[in-house]
Amino acid sequence: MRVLLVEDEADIREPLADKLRNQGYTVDSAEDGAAGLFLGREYGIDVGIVDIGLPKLSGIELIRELRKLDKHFPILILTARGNWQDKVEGLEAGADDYLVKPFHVEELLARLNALLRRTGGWSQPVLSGGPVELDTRTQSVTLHGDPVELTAYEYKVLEYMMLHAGKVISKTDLTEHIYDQDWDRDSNTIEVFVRRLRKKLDPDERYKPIETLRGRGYRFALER
Amino acid sequence: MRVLLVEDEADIREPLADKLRNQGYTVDSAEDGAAGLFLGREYGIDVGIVDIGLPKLSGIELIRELRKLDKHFPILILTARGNWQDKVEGLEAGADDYLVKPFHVEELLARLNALLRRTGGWSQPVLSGGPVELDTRTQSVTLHGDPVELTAYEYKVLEYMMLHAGKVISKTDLTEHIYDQDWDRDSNTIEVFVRRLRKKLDPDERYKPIETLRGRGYRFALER
DNA sequence: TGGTGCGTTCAATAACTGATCATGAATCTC
DNA sequence: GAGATTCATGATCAGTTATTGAACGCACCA
Repeated sequence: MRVLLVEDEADIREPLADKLRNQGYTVDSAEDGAAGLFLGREYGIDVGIVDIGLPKLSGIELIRELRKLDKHFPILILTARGNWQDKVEGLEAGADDYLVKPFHVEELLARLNALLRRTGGWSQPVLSGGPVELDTRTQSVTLHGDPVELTAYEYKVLEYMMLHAGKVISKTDLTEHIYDQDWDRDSNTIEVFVRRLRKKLDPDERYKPIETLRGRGYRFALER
Repeated sequence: MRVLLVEDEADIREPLADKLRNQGYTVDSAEDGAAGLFLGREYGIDVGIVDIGLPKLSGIELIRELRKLDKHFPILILTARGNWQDKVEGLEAGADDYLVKPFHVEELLARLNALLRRTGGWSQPVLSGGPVELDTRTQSVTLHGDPVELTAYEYKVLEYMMLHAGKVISKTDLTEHIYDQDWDRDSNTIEVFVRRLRKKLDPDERYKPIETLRGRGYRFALER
C-alpha cells in the first residue's frame, strides 16, 4: 500500500510518515503541493493524505489536478480546526474524507483504513487465493491454515499481488508500490522475493499461486 | 490502560492521578477542557474521567467534541452535588456514567472498573492466550494456573500485548501506550521487558507466546 | 543508612534480511 | 537454430535489528 503524504509542517509529516511505514505502508511524502503533484503523477499511489493549507499549490488545487490526470485513488484531507469551508471545498474537489487538525495518529490510521475499506482498496481485511490466506489486520499469512513466516518485504509483495489478484502486475509496479524511493532498474530483487514467496507458499509446486507472464510481470492466481 | 483525567481542582486531580497510577493505569491529566481535548485526541485513550465544571471548554462540550472526533472510549463524568442537570446533559452528550462530588477515591475506582467492564473496554476482564491468563481486575497473571509475579511495567507491556493479541505491535506503539509522556528514547527498554516476560511466561521456550516480527514489532500469539 | 526492588542502560553477540552476484534455464527474435 | 532477453535459482555478503546478561542508579523502606 503506497501512501502519498503531502503536508508542509515537518513536525506533523515526519512522525506520521514514520508511523505509517511502521504500519506497513510505503510512504511518499512531499512538503508542498507541487512536489505532491509530481509524486502523485509519477508513482502508483494507492491512497493520499493531503493537507489543505499547502505552499506552492494548495491542497484543493492539488486534488483537482490529480483528478484531472485521471488519478482516482482515495484522498483524505487534513483541515485546520474551524475551517469548514476548506473541508467542503476539498470534498467538492474530489477528496473522499477529511480529518480536522490536530489529530491523533491513531485516529488518522483508523480513518485511513475505513477509507480504504470503503473505496475497495482493501475490500476485505482477509484476502484469500487457493490455499493461501492473508490477513491485513494482523499481517499474517497462512497456507492451508498453517501460519507462514514472511519477512516484511515478502509480505509487502504478497499483499500487493493478492490485492490485485488475477491482474498482471509488472515488476516496476511492484517496485513502485513497495519501495519509498525509486530503485535500481537492473536489480533482480523482485525476482528473488517472488522466488522466496513461491518456495514458502508452494513448496511442492502444486498450486502455482504466482504465474510468470514473460515480459509483462506476474499474476497471482485468482482461485484454485 | 490509559486514562484521561480532566479536572481543574488540583486538590482532587493530583491525588486521584496518583492513585490511578498506583492502580496500574497510565494517566494523562489536564486541568481544563481545551487541554483535555488535545490529550484525548492526541493519545490513544482507553477511558476518560471528566469534571463537568471546567474552564475554557466545559466538560459537556469536551465530551461532545471528542465524540464528534469519533473518540468512543467510555467517559465517567464528575458533577457537583445537586447539579443533576449537569448529569443529564453529560449523559446526553455521550458520557457513560457519572459520579457526584465529593466522592471517595475507592468509589471512583469501583465505578471505573465497572464502566470498563460494561463497555467492553476490557472486552473481558480476563484475557487469555494459550497457557497464560491475565486478570485485569486483580492485575494478576497465571501460567498454567500458577501465579506469575510481574513488575508494574512487565504487566503493562503484557496487558497491552494481550489486549491486542494477534496484531503486530511496534515498539513505538508500546512506548506510547505505556509511558505517561512519550519520550522517544533510543534505548532497548522494551526489548528488555519482552525478554523478561518471555523468561517468566515461557521458561522452556515451548509456547512462544510473543513472536518477534523483525523490523515491525512483536505479536502476542492468539491461541495455541 | 544500608538494603532491596525495579526501571533503565550498556555492551557483546547472535540472528536475520534485503541486496547482489553468478550461473543456468526458458523463451523470444530473426 | 544462434544469439539475445528474460526469468529462476542458490549462495553469499554486509548492514541492521534483536537478544541477552550484567551492571547501574534511583526511590523506597526499614
